[in-house]
Amino acid sequence: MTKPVVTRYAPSPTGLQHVGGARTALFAWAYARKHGGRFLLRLEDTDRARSSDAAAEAMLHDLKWIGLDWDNEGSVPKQSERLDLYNQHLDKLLAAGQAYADGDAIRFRMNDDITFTDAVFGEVTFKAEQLEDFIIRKGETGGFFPTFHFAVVVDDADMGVTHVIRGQEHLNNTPKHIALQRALGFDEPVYAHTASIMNPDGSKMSKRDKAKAARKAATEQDLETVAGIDDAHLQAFLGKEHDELDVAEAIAEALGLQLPEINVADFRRSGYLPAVLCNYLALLGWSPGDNIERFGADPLGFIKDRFDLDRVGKVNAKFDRDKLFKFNLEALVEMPPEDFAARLGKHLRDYHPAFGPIVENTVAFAAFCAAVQERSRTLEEVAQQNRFFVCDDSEITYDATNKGVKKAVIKNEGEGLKVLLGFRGVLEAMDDWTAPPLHAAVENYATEYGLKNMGSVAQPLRVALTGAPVSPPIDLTLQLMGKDATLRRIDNCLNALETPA
RNA sequence: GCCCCGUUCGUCUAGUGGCCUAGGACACCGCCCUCUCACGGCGGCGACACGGGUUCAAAUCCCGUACGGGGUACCA
Repeated sequence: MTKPVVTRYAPSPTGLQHVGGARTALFAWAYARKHGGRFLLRLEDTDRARSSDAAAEAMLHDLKWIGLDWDNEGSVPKQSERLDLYNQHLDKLLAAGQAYADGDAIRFRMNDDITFTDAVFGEVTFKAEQLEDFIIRKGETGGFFPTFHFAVVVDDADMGVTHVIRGQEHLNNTPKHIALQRALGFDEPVYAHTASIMNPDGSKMSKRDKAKAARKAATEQDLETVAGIDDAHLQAFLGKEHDELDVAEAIAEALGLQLPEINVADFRRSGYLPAVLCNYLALLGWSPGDNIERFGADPLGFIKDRFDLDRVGKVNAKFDRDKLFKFNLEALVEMPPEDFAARLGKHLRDYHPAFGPIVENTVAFAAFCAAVQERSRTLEEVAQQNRFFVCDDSEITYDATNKGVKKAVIKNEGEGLKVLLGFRGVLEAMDDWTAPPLHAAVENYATEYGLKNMGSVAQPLRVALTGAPVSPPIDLTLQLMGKDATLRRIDNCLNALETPA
């Protein structure tokens, strides 16, 4: 009988949950679930200066959001609270002469060659002469805390972890951990290291990317002050003296810049579905084979059933935003309308209060969802593409030099404007302001006046309502816009563009 | 520098010695559909890093080179 599988995810609560870590967690979760084992969480907060409870809470929230669950919910261990446990084992090593004081720190003796078989990378050997004695307990300035290397080994053993799935940056640390396990008489878990997630330019995707992007933009645009940020603090940021996130965000806000998405929370804000994010992340480094890429309506369930370590890749993968977009769009399109409405409603309530009048009106929101479900890649795009429904008339501008506007209303001696003027009368006389009669009205008008097709009426209307030639189907757009606003914007459009030269 | 790891279309990948004139997906291009934008359908472009071996046979095994990633912290 083989030992039941126990995996864990052990983040350092020093910031928001990065997608790379989320993928590692997903793999560890999937492996445990696939094998009927347990998946545990642990907080590695031995770096006291950078860790915080708020960060820990946010990380757990993000892991839940993508759909993971863990078996030590409510009792997730924190390394900072387990000092006695570490000290016990430390004393054993000291007593056995396998560790020794170096100043006020303590080092562990590395004497032997270490060979182990990684479940992803295969057999790896490190020569003893390459391995130096390393610190397992920090000195006074480190608060006499165990280092990561020591705490991780003690904790994994204490928690009964059988499979350690983690990022490949730890591959070189593994001999240290195995040597410690041998010295302490612990079972050696199976190790599986996963390749990293990279930016499209090949650099490693990291939390510093936000600071870099903000600094670059600020420098290019000679930004000298930012609201809410102390000037000296800003200069220090621009001089690469620190990478503080609130400065980067303030700069982005001031410049209307979109910072790169790297944290789970960023993807939530951008309106991706958590299940799609999991599907995409899993594919970056793992493949179920059989030419399957989309994991269906329940990606977590699929991954849980099919995941295994022997299909995890060794190669760093570049994050392809276009593919994620496509997956998300497909998932959005495939959603049952009521699920889509629920998701979209939450996103709009959370981030776009201007949509309140539509979201809170059941009839209008149903029409809105029907109009937009198939045309946006993310929930955030829905908001951006349909702002014209909820913005003030004054925000709609009519630019006669815009290519699309020209084509719809200016060309052929302002034919589109004439249609607008004529069709305005039809609209004004309408009582039943719903999509079916509006559709019929547009179609009839086009036929009656021998116009090319519905578009000859719809396009000028789009320009009038949105300032551009793009919108959902014209009947739904008109219905959602409402009669008063429609007539008002037609008038505004005619006034703005009809003026003779 | 030293050590560890890796290298299939632009990108993510399938491929575990013959099924490979290398399959899929995203992106891109063309056509169709169409009231715009999307969706959808059909088609196209496009890769085994390089050089040596081993073998009847290599994308698959071995060696070297190049390139990339990671480590070399009282960070994790």
